[in-house]
Amino acid sequence: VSVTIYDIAERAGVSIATVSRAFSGRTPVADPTRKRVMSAARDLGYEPNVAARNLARQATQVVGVVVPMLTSYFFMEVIRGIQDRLSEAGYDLLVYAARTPDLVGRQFDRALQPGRADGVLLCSTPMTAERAERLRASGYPVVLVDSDHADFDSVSVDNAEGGCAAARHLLAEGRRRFALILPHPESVPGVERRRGFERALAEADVALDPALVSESRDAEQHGYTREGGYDAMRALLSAGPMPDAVFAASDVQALGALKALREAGLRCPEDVAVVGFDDIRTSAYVGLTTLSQPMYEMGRSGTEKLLCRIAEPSRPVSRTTFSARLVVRETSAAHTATPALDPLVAL
Amino acid sequence: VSVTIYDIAERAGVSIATVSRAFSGRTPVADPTRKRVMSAARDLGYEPNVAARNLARQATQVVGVVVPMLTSYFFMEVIRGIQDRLSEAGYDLLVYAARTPDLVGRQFDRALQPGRADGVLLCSTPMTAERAERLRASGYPVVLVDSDHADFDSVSVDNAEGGCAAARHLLAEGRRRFALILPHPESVPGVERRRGFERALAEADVALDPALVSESRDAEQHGYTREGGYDAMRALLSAGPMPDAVFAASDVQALGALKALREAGLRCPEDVAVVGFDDIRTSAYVGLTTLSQPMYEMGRSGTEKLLCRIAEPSRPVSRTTFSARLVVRETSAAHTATPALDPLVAL
DNA sequence: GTGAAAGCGCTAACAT
DNA sequence: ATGTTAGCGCTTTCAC
Repeated sequence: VSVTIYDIAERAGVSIATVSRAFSGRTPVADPTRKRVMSAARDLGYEPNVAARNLARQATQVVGVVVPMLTSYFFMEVIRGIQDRLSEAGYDLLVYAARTPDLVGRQFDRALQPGRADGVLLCSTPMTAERAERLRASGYPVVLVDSDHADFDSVSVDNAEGGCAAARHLLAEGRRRFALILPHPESVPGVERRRGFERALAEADVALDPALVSESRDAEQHGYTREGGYDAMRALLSAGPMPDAVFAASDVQALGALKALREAGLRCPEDVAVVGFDDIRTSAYVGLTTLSQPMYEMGRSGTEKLLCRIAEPSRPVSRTTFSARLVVRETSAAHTATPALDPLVAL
Repeated sequence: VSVTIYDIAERAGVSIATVSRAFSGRTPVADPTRKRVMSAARDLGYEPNVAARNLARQATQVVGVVVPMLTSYFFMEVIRGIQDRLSEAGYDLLVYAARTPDLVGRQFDRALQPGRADGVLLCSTPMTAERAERLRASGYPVVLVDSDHADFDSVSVDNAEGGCAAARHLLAEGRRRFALILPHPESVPGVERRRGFERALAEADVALDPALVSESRDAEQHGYTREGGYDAMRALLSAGPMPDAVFAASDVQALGALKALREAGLRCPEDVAVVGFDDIRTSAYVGLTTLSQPMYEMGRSGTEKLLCRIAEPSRPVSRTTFSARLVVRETSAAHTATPALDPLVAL
């Protein structure tokens, strides 16, 4: 059906090797020859066959990314960073999104099949010992994004430090009775954010009431949902003592909490301050104080690392940690000079 | 380096053909034989090479999707629908996102290279005559998502009808002085939404003041940005006569407009009603009236169509049009029974 | 049900 | 600079 190098070799009066060279540009070809080849190709509508090239080269110029889900600003930004860097490098992107957590493993396996991609980016995927072992054994180029392991390249954020920063900020604002809205305990970043937060409290000798800690029981999205935050806040409000500050492990949860507070007739930040984590688009819009993660940059630099490892498989493992940056907005800054504005509206 | 069917054929004492059959499962293999093969494969850690399989089968079980950008709730949802359907069918997804509009063509070409994918989904990509011609000639399986062309399978939304619905709703609410916040004129859906809106006004004999029509001049995201909506609203407020309703061609623009209204001390919906288009997540959160598009479903059914066409290239072209569904929320429902709640907060 | 053998379309020594 | 040739690893007739 399709036209091959044989056809165009014949038409241009050269060998197939020359055609191949003319197209891959890896070996010099005399200019007049190249022109003949190219014009023959144009005449016949020839396009190199990628599958054949992949097999012969033993490389695909494709990398895979596996993410636990797609419906999340975080992953979209990470993927955007990845895609941008890849297209600069002439690579293509295979996206493996798991609909359910138990599917992550399957997607993972698929991405790693030989001949599929030259390397893989693993996003927010906790490394089991077994997976780590298999990966190490295969020698397959892999980099971890938003998770961390001694044996693999990675880029991640210092979640504990971020949690610390949230706590210190709230303490500095004079808050003392803290509520925590956490994701599913299976979420490693969630656990670390909590740990950091609690550490800072301990250092300040401020107690945290266990009745004011709410963990998501919902595995869906690991509990990172607006509804989850909303429900958690309502439960906290009705059950426990009254907090004067809420730290949510993610912005979406914080947004849900914000709504619950509003509905309960509480003012933010006057009655209750709220701090989230991520710095999604909407956070700037509603004026949510948060810890900003460099999502795009994480995708980009993770990709950079992967490209390096593909080029040089034996290079030493490199792990990069970004700091989350505290962005103070209206939901926590009691003394800010925007009294007239509805916090949900101020930029 | 890697283990091939030859290795496992030798170990299992069969021919390579049998190994191939055992793995592809397309031809029956005696049960004991299959067991021997599989255990040999396990021992040696064999995994079929995808590149070789692709070349031999002349098919990849991969489809590509080209989108103009990634940072958009719309595309994320569409892609999620695509990915879900594909993974059910055992296909993988190659994502081609263009950073800039002029790159769409390049991504498009790449996705279409022979041996790369078995078919392609084109999202929100206006069909030029030249592209259409090339595509038709190549016979490559393609389906259009969020755009439409007589010669190709497609799924799209009736944007004009949606615009109509917006206008009729606003008219029914007693509004008469309309402002329009539009994207870049290059956006085909934007043009159609406007057309529908104007048609409904004309049918109701209501005039539209040209001074109250704001088109984005920003090519970035085709003008579908919060900032764009914000700036447009401010400009409208300061320059033209005072409107009593705003129709924005997208929810993100509507959100920006909402903020500008707030800052200007105007109440919504009392002073100015606002209607958007898309029904992104935040719209439910802030109570924005909008036209809901079945984004996930569009991705899914577009993929369904593509899978069908791959299976049967000569089937008749099929075009599906979804209707946008009007979702009335607080920003337009003057007489709604939620007076106590801040519209930005009520669900 | 299984084996032999001829590709799939391109690349990369190696030779000239 | 160009041609020859042997793969790359798997699939798929066609016999048996």
